[in-house]
Amino acid sequence: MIIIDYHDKRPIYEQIIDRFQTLILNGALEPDTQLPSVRSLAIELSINANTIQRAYSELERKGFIYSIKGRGSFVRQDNSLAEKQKAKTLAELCGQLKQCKEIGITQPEVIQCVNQIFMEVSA
Amino acid sequence: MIIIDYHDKRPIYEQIIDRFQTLILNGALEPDTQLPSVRSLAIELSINANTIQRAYSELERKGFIYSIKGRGSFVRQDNSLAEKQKAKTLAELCGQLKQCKEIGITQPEVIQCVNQIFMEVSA
Amino acid sequence: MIIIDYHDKRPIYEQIIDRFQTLILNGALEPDTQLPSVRSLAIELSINANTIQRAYSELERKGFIYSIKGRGSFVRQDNSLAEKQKAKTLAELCGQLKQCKEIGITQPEVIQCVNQIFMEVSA
Amino acid sequence: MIIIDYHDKRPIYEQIIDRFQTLILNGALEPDTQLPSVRSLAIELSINANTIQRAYSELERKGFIYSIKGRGSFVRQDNSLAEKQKAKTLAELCGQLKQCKEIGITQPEVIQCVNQIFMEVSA
DNA sequence: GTGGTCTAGACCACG
DNA sequence: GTGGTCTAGACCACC
Repeated sequence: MIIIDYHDKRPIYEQIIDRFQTLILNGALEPDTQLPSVRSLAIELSINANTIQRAYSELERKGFIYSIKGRGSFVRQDNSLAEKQKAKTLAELCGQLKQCKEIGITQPEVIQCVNQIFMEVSA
Repeated sequence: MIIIDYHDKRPIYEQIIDRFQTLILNGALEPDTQLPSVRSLAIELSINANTIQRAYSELERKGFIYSIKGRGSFVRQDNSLAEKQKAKTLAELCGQLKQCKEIGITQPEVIQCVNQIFMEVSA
Repeated sequence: MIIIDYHDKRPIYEQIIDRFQTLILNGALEPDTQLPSVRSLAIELSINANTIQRAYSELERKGFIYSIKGRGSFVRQDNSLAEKQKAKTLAELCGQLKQCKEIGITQPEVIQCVNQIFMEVSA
Repeated sequence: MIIIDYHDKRPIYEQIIDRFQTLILNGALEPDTQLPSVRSLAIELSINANTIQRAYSELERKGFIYSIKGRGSFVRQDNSLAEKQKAKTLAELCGQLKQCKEIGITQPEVIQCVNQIFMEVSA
C-alpha cells in the first residue's frame, strides 16, 4: 500500500504523508478505516518507527486521521478537508504556471499538456 | 534586480539561480552582459560571497553564464538552452497536473486557472 | 581507498570525484554500497568536511551516487552511465591526439604508446 | 594569427603560449622570424599588455623565442626543443590512455580513434 | 579588481 | 548519527 522511493529526494515521512493523503482523498481508504499500527508499518517498510510516528502526527494535525490511545489511528470523516486540499494544490499549480509563462511557454502548449493528462485513464 | 526571500524554504543560492535564469530566459539580460561580481553582489544582498559563488558556479554548469578568472561572469549565448528549459518545466507541470487529477480536481477547474494566469499582464 | 596528492594542481574535491568515479566504473564499488560519511572521510583524509561534501554533491549530480539526508550516500545503479563516460573520455582523447599530430608526433609513435599502456597489468 | 576563446577555461596567456608553440613547432613561424610587439598584439586582441608580456616571458623561458631589448622578440633555432615537447606531450597522452583503460575502454576502440585522427588532412 | 578553492565552525532537517 | 546550507575569513591565479 505504501511504497518508499529512496531515490526520491523528499524525506521519508513526507512520502508517507503524501501517499496516505491521496489514498484518503481518492476514497481508497474510507472514513473510520483503521490504519496499520506505527510499529507494524515500521517493520513492514523496515524504517524507523519514529518516522512513521511523525507521519501519523502530521496527518492528524492536518485533519486527515484521528488517533485513539491504545486503539490505533483511523481515517477521519471527509469534512470539507478535500476542499481545502484542492485549494492548496490549485494555488501551487498557479505558481508553477506563472513560472511557465515567465520562461516563454505559451497558453496553447499548457492547454495541450492539460488535456493530455486528463485524457489518460486513472492509475 | 535580485531579491532574497528569507521566508522561502528553498536555499538562498537556489533562489539566486532561479532569478538569474528567468532574467536570462526572459531576455532581460542579453548575451555577454556582465553579471555583478561575486563580491559586490554579496555585499548588495548582505549575504556571504561563497553563496553567490555557488550560485554562479551552478549557473555556469547549467550553461546560462560563463565565468573568466580575473574578468568576471557573463551571460551565455542562447544556444537552444531555452528549449531544454521549456521541456523540463513542462515535464514538472505534468507531474503537478497528475497530482491535481489524483485528488479530484476537474479539468475545467484547471483550465480556468490556466486562463486566469495567462490573462494577466507580464511582470 | 582515496589518496590525495597535494602536488597535483587539480583541486582536492576534483581528485576525490575522479577517484570515486573510477572505483565505481571499475566495479570496485558495487551499486548501493554505502560511501564513507562526509565527516568520517574528512577526518580520515584530514581535510575539511565541506570539501568532501562538495565532491559528493557533484558525484550525485553526475549520477554516480545518491544521497539521503540522515542516512548516507550510496553508489547508484549503473544505468548506461558508463557508456556516456566512455564517450566523453574518448572525445577528450581525440583532442589530445590532434594536439600530438599538430606538433609532429607520428602515428607509429602513438600506436607504440597505446600498446605499451594496454600491455601493462591492471592496477 | 592568434585567436582567443573567451569560453575556454584556460587563462588567456596560456592560450597565447600554446598557439605560438604550435605555430613554431609546425614550422609556420620560421627561426628568427619577428613576433608582433607586445603592445601591438595587445591592441589587436584588445587585452591587457601584461598578459602578452607574460606569454612572451614564458615562451622565452621555455626556449621557443628570444628577446632583444629595444628590438623585439624572435623565433629561436629549433634545437632539440621539438623533441622535448614531443616527449612531454606523449607523457600526457599516456596518462590519458591509462584513464581510458581504467574505465573499461578497449585497445581496439583506442586504435580506431587514433587512426581516425591521423587520417584527417592537416588543418 | 576578478573568479575559484579551502578551512573552521555553526545551524538545520532527517532517521 | 547522517547530508545540506551558510558564514567568515583566508589564499591563489589571473587581468
